[in-house]
Formats: sequence, C-alpha cells, structure tokens
Amino acid sequence: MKTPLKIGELATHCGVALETIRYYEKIGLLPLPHRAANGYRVYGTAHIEQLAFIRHCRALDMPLSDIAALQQFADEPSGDCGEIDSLIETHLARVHERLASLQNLERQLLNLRAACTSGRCVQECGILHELTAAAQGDGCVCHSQTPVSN
Amino acid sequence: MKTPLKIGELATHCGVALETIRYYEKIGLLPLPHRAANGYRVYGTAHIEQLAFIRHCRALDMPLSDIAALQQFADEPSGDCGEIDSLIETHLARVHERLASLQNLERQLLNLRAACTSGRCVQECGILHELTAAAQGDGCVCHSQTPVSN
DNA sequence: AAAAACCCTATAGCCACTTTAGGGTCAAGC
DNA sequence: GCTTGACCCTAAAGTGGCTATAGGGTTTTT
Ligand SMILES: [Zn+2]
Ligand SMILES: [Zn+2]
Ligand SMILES: [Zn+2]
Ligand SMILES: [Zn+2]
Repeated sequence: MKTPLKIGELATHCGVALETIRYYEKIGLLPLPHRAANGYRVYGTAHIEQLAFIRHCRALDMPLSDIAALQQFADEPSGDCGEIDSLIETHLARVHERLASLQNLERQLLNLRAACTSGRCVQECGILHELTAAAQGDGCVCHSQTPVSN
Repeated sequence: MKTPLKIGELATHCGVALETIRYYEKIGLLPLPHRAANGYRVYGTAHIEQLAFIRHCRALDMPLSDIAALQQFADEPSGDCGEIDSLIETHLARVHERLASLQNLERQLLNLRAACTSGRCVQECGILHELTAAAQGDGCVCHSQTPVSN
C-alpha cells in the first residue's frame, strides 16, 4: 500500500466517489489534507484509515453525525464507552424499526400486486381499485402516520 | 364529512402537515385549489380524495413521481394497465432489496452490540475495536459497496 | 504538441419535506 | 373596540448525503 495518495487514488482504494471525499472534508468529517505544490490534496495513512472507518460505518447505515461522534469518542481513549454503546443501541433500534415497517410494506405490496387479476384495462385494474379504495377507507394506518422513508 | 375545507382542516383530516399540502401543490402533484375572497385555499371532495390517495401511496413508500404517474394513468381509464402493474412490480423489487440489506444490517449490528463485553473504557470498547478492525480488514463489503440508505 | 486523464473551486440539484422570516385575517373574550 | 390567539399567506433556506455541472488548471500519455 503506497502512500501518499492523491484524491483519485484514495477514492479508488476506498471505493468512494472522490466528490464524496471532498464533501467529507467540507463538512469537517475528514481533516484537511496536506497540499502538494500544485494544490493537489495529498493523503497519508491516517487519512486512509479514517476514510475506511467512515465508509464501514456508512455501510452500517450510520448517519454522519454518529460517525463524527464515534471519532470524537475514539480521540478520548480514557473516557467512558457507555455513549458509544448507546449510540449503537439507538442505531440498532432505528434499523429494527425500519425493518419492521418494510416487512409490513412488502406484505401490503404483495397483496396489491396480486390484485390485478383480470383486465388489461386501467378502468378494471385491481391495483388501482385497491389503492383508491384503501385510501378512502379508514382501516389503513396511512391516515394517522407519516411515511416510512429512511 | 363537511366540505369545503380550509388547508388546516384538510391537513388534520388527512393526517398531513399543511406545509406538505402546499408543497404538493407547488410541485404540481395536487391541482390548484379555489381561493376564498381573503386568499385562503378552499378544498372540495375531489381534493380530499386525491390527497388521501397520495398519502396512501406514500405510506407504501412510493416516490412522488410514481404517484404522479399513477394519477396520470387513472385519468385515461381506457388505457392499458400494464404500466401500473409494472410500476408496482418495480417498487416491490426496490422494497424487497432494501429489506434484504436491512436484514443483513441488523445482523451485523447485533453482533457489533454484543462486542462490548468487559470495559467501560473507550480504549477497551469492543464495539470500537470491531469497527476499526472491520474497516481495515478486507472481508467487509463496504470496500466495494455504496451505503444502504433509502 | 496534442489529447486524455487527472486535479481544483464554487455552485446547483436530488428527494420529500421542514423550518424560518415576515407578514395578513379572523373569531373570541374583555 | 381592542387585544389575544389561532389560523392563513408567500418566498426562501435548510435537511442528509451525496451527485452533477460549469469552468478552469495540471500532468501524463501518445
Ligand atoms: Zn466494512
Ligand atoms: Zn392492472
Ligand atoms: Zn392508507
Ligand atoms: Zn463499549
């Protein structure tokens, strides 16, 4: 593993778009890199590891604010790790909740798909009928709930 | 069910924030309402039904572009419903995919949570160790993958 | 020497909203 | 009649996590 790296090399190495690296820098998630004489960013081992850490956490779908917090904690090795643990706990709860609502969603969509049985015609499309009927009916959660998203 | 409604009443009735209604209007998802003499928006039955339809579809996590397309199709009742069906099919596939990656995510996070066994100290936190080790190791998908999100 | 590949900055766009700023309108109570 | 509060209006900016575009400079390859 050769160092130092230019931004494109770092991007390739970590499997990240290079705009993403500049974005992380801009929001202060990655520290400012050295600059070569021509103004090009120059990255060393610490940067590489830090970016890998960020990407791993992102692959776990942690928000950037959580990742920033984790990095803060890591910089104070003698502190209490309870906050780290509860950060993960909270994130897990988020994921669990999303998972449950997505499972629910999938069931509904499977039913919906099955509703278009006969016609090819929009007027007779069971899917559209189901959708409009459910929207008007009061059995559905959608009347008191915000969308899933995230 | 009394009509006509002012925007706040419509919002309450449909369980939507009223800014959301104005937003739907602005992007052309909801048609322009009538206006009272004082400039207030005034909604009738058609609007109520249409907003309920949108919210139901949103509760199924459909993107607004899909919902707009559905409304277009509904306006041409003699057309072929194949596009409706495949729109749902595509959406279901999206949901299914997200579901799979969230399930995977939950497993990883459960493991991660279990890693903080002994210390209270950041230096010894198993979670942090796991995270940094995994980020550096090459077994993880994060090196060649984009984050989950949505 | 020219072309391709890489780097730079600054800005706008994506989605589906939410928030903010700065007002106007209307019904109720004193 | 006058204040208080609840409601309504517009326009613009902010959210998250990027991605894309415009308009340039540099370096490497051919
Ligand atoms: Zn990883
Ligand atoms: Zn159909
Ligand atoms: Zn519904
Ligand atoms: Zn711990």
